[in-house]
Amino acid sequence: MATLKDISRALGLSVTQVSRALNDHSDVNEETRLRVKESAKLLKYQPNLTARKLASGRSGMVGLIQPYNSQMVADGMWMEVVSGLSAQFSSRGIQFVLHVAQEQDQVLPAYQKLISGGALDGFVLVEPQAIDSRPDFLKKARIPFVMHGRSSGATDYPYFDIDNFGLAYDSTKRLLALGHRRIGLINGLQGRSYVEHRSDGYRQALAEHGGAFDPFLLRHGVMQSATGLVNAVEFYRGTDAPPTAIICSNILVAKGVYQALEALGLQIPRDVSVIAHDDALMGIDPKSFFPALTVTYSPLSESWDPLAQFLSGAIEGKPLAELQRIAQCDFIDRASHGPAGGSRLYG
Amino acid sequence: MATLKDISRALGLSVTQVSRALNDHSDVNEETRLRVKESAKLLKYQPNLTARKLASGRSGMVGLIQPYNSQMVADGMWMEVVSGLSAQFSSRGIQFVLHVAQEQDQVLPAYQKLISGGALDGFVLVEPQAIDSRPDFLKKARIPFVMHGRSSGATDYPYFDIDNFGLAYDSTKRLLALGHRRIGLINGLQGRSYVEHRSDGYRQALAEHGGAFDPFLLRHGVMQSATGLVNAVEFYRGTDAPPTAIICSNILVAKGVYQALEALGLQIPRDVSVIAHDDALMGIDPKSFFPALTVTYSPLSESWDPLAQFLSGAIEGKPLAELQRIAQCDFIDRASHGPAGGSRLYG
DNA sequence: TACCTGATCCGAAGCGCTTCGGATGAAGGA
DNA sequence: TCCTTCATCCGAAGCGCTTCGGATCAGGTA
Repeated sequence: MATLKDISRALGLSVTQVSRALNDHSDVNEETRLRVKESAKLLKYQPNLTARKLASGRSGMVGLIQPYNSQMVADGMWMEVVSGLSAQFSSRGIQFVLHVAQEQDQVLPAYQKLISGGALDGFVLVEPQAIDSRPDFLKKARIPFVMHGRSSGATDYPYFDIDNFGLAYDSTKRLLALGHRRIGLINGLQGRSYVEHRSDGYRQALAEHGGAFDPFLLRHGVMQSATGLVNAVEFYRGTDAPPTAIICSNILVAKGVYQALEALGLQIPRDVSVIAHDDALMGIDPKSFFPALTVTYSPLSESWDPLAQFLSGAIEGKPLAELQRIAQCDFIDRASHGPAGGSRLYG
Repeated sequence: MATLKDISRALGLSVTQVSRALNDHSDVNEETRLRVKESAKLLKYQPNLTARKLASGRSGMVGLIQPYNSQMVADGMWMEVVSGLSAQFSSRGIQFVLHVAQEQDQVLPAYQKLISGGALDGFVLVEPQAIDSRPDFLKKARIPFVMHGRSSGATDYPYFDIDNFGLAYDSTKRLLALGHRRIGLINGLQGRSYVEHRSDGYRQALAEHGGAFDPFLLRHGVMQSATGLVNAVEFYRGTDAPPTAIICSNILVAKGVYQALEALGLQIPRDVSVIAHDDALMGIDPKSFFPALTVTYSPLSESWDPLAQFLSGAIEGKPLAELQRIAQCDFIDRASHGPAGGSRLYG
C-alpha cells in the first residue's frame, strides 16, 4: 500500500508537504496541492488510520455500543438507526462501527476498552434512559460522545433530541382547545427519557388548563399496535368516563387504536379524536389511515446529520453550546381529530 | 493513560523488557515478569492498540461487514450471529466490530478501507452466495478472513460450514429406505450456497436410488412458516401425485407444513412424513411439535468458536488445512416420519 | 586459562503520520 | 540599500509499541 513517502518520492517533495497538501493545510501552493492529490489518486494512496491516530490522536473512527437484548434491536428500528448513522459518517469520511456488548453491565467497560485501546475517537449513544449512567462515565473518562435524545437531569453534554415535551404539550393543548376534557395518552415504556418528557408535556398542558390529571388516562407499553388496541379497549370498557381523544406515541399504536375503536363501534373523529406522533418509520403512512391520521411529524432520519455533526464537533473540542439541539415537530392537521361534543359517548 | 515507559520507569527496566514480559516472551525472568504484570495492573496499563498495530501490523480487532437490507437482518437471526461472534472473540481478547455498508456494491470497498486504514486485522464473512465475489477479492488483497459457510466452486479459503449436502442426502436416503418415492424438499432462497448444497444432496440421493427428479417437488422460499404452508398446500392441491414425505429447510417451515397438513386433513406421519433441519434457533422447540418433529440437528451456536479460531489462525498465517471444517449433523429420530404406505393418499 | 552456552537484559530502529520550528527566496516598504 | 512580510517549503521529533541484533554475566567444558 502506498505511503506518504511514496508520493513524496514520486514528486520530489517532502513528506511534510505531502501530508499538508492532502489535509488541505493553508501553507501549500495550490498547484502543488493538485499535483499531490493527483499522484495520491494514481498511487491509490489510502491514509493509514493507525499511524494517523498515533501521531494526531485521531483515528477517524467512531462507534456505537449496543447491549445484546435491547428492545430496539427486536423491533427492527435499530437497523434504521445504524444505517442512517453509518451513511452520515461515511459521507464525512468517518468510519462508523458497532460493538455488541454481551450484557448490560459490560457496556461501560467496552467504551473504556475501545477508546483507551485507541481504536475509536468517540461514540453515539442511543436509547437514553431517564436515569442513564453513560454520560457521567464518559465525561469523567473524557471520551467524546453525542446522545440521541437526552437523559433526565443535567444535560451538560452534546445531544440531539426532538421536542418530546412540546409535541405532547401541543397535541394536548389543541385537543383541549377543541373542547376535549378527557384525553388519553398511550405512551412508550416507562423509564425511557423521551417517554417521560412526553408525559410531562401532557400533564403540563392539562395543568395549565386547570384540568385534573387522571392516571387512568396515561398508559405505557411497547410502541406497537397491540398496545394501542389493548389500551383503547380498556379506555372504553373500564370506565364510564372514557376519553374523547387519544394521543398515541407512534403510528403503530394509532393503528391498534383504530382497530379497537372500529371493533367497539366508535367513529373517528366524531366519537373519539386520535392524534399520533409520526417519526416516518417502518413505511407506514398516516395518510393511508381512514380517516387520515393527524400527527406531530418529525422524521427520525433527520437526526443522523446533526448527530454526526455534533459528534465531530465534540471530538474537535467545539463548545457545548454548538453541540446541542432540540428539534421542533410539525403539527400535521388531517382528518382524525375534531371538536368534542359530536360524540354519543356521554349522550 | 499509563504507557510502557511508565512501567519501565517505575521498575527500572527497559521498555523492551516490559513489552516482552507483558507479551509472555521467553527470555524474561519469571520473577521480572510477575513484577511487571503487577505494576501494569497497578498503573491500570492498557496497551495502545494503535501503537501496537503500527509496530506489529496487528490491531487485535476484527470485523464483519453487512450490507444494509440483508434478509438476515430482517429475520433477527443476525443479532444471534453478531452476538455469538462478539462473545467468542472477546473471550479471546479480540475486539469484534461491525460495519454497515449502504449498498451491496459498497461492500468490497469497505473491506479495503477498513483494512488498509489499518483498523482491522480480518473479517468474518456471512451469508455466502453460491457465486460470491468476496473471497477472491479478499484473497487478492491478502486480507485474512473466514467464511461462515462456503461459496460454490473453489473453496481455497478458511471456512466453517455444516454438511448441508449430507443432511439433505441423509434425510432423503432415510425416507427412500422407508419406501417413500415422492419426496418434497422445501428449501431456502435460491442463490445461497447452502441452499444449493442441500438441493444437490437431495438430488444425489434420489439419483442413487434410480428415482427421477421432479422439479415440482423442489421448492424455494424465505425460511419462514408461510413458505411451508403455501408450498405444502400446493403439493396437495396441484397434482395427483403428491409427495408422501416433505423435507423442510428449517423448523419454521416445518411449522407451516404442519399447519397446512392439518388443514388439509392429512396426518403426520401416516399420510405424510416430515423432516426438518434444526439449527436450534429462535427458541422454537421441535419436541413440542405434535407429533414431535424428526430433525437433522446442528446448532448454529456451535459455529462461533471455530469461526473465531479459524480467523485468528488465518491472521497468524496458519496453513489452510487447519482452517477449514465441515461439521456433520446429527439425525434425531422423533415421531414425524415413518414408512410410506399407511397413507390413503393413493388409496 | 580460554572458550562456549544459556539466561536475561538493553539500545536503537522503525511502523506512517502529524506538527513544531524554522529555512528560503521573492516582493514590498522605508 | 536594508529590513520586513508573505508564501512556500523542509527537517526532525515524536506518538507507543515491537523487534532485531547484540551485550552482559554466570556457569560449565576442554
